[in-house]
Amino acid sequence: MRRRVAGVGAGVEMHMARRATIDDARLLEKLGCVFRECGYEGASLAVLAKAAGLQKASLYHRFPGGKEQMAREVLAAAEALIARDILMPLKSKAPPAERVDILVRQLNGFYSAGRQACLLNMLSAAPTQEGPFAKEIKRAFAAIIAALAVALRDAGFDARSARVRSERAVMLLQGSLVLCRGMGTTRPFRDFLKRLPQELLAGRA
Amino acid sequence: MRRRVAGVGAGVEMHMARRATIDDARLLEKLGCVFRECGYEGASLAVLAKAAGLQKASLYHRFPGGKEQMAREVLAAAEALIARDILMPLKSKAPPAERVDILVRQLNGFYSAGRQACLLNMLSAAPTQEGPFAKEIKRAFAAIIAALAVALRDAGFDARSARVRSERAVMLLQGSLVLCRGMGTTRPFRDFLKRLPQELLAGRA
DNA sequence: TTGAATATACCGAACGAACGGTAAAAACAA
DNA sequence: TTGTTTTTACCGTTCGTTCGGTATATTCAA
Repeated sequence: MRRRVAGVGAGVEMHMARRATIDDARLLEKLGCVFRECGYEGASLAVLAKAAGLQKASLYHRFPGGKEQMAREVLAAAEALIARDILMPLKSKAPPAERVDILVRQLNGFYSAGRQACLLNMLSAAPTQEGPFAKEIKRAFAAIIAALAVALRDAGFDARSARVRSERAVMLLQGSLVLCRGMGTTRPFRDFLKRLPQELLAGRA
Repeated sequence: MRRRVAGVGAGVEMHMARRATIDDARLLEKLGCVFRECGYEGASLAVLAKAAGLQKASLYHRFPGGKEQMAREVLAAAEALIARDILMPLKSKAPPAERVDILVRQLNGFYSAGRQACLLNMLSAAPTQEGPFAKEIKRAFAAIIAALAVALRDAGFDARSARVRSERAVMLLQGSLVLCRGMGTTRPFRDFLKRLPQELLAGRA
């Protein structure tokens, strides 16, 4: 009777024998790929099940909350991954240039060099009416922008321009991924990554 | 038995009495709003019909090709609108700064000050596997980037940096709209528009 | 160390609802 | 009339979801 908690926690599963049939993290990753490719509506249970290598009913054993819980847990896992691999390095004590280099490398892996879309984009609804994941998405964007702004402040920018630069970098990231999907190339994303360091750090005090 | 042509043409409907029951352009606009809000999969015939103020079967009378034709014609209409209201002014003889001002104004209207998402983003599929509208979307992006680059060349930039700046502006536009949807605000888009002129023209030769 | 009892992981088959789509007739215009 | 537009009613399919059940572990009493 674990797995009942859909929340972000994911930690409190102690003193429970792991039963390795299909690893949870791997499962979430496979589902995540589908959501990133097709979006929420486009990700049917059929393709989700096929991607997971399970039957639909089996997915419901792991996610009693159904499709929405799947997306929610995928989103939470992505949030955790971002926090660990992107936000933490950004807030480290290393010199800003080095932090940005790490950021570039991590982003490249996270988005498979531009081949994979951003979950936050694919799961977000219209700005007028908020969807089921509005809160999480908003929080994730805010966290990324804030962490990037911290690194930029450490690089010598004042709070205001650090914030502006940070937000612009996230916009460029998202925009490059949109362009990749639209143009059928990964070039925009790769170009973005190449220019990101000077985009962030050029012209600092 | 008009409307058979699903293509981009939309022009060859001469010598046919227009029969104003519900205006075609207005209809396409309403459908377009749905596609921009929900994406292709999310836009069910039920909500499309409701938005159009028609029954499903009535929609099929106008779009024998079904949902795909609806999206295709909406996309073609958007392409035409972009060509007229955005590309043409960008290629005009007016001074670059003025062209950019017009661009800002048109973009603001086109995206309802950030309240409406971009059709090109909402209709594009994964970069790995191309969807039904891949060609049109790619063409639209390329046209916008090219037209913007023309204006930037006229502003004194060399071909290479004009191209880079143009592409970056489109990325910022798309990214700002993604951020608007994700954060539930129109502020990123409005900020983008405010900064767009100097983003485009600052530092020119 | 057994053997029953209990959990866990998975699956085949089916559910009602909603999907995209169609046929035929009513309503309306010319 | 004739032809177009809209509607009501329906089709087959797929949707997300649930049920009943099987196989494999794990637990625990004897």
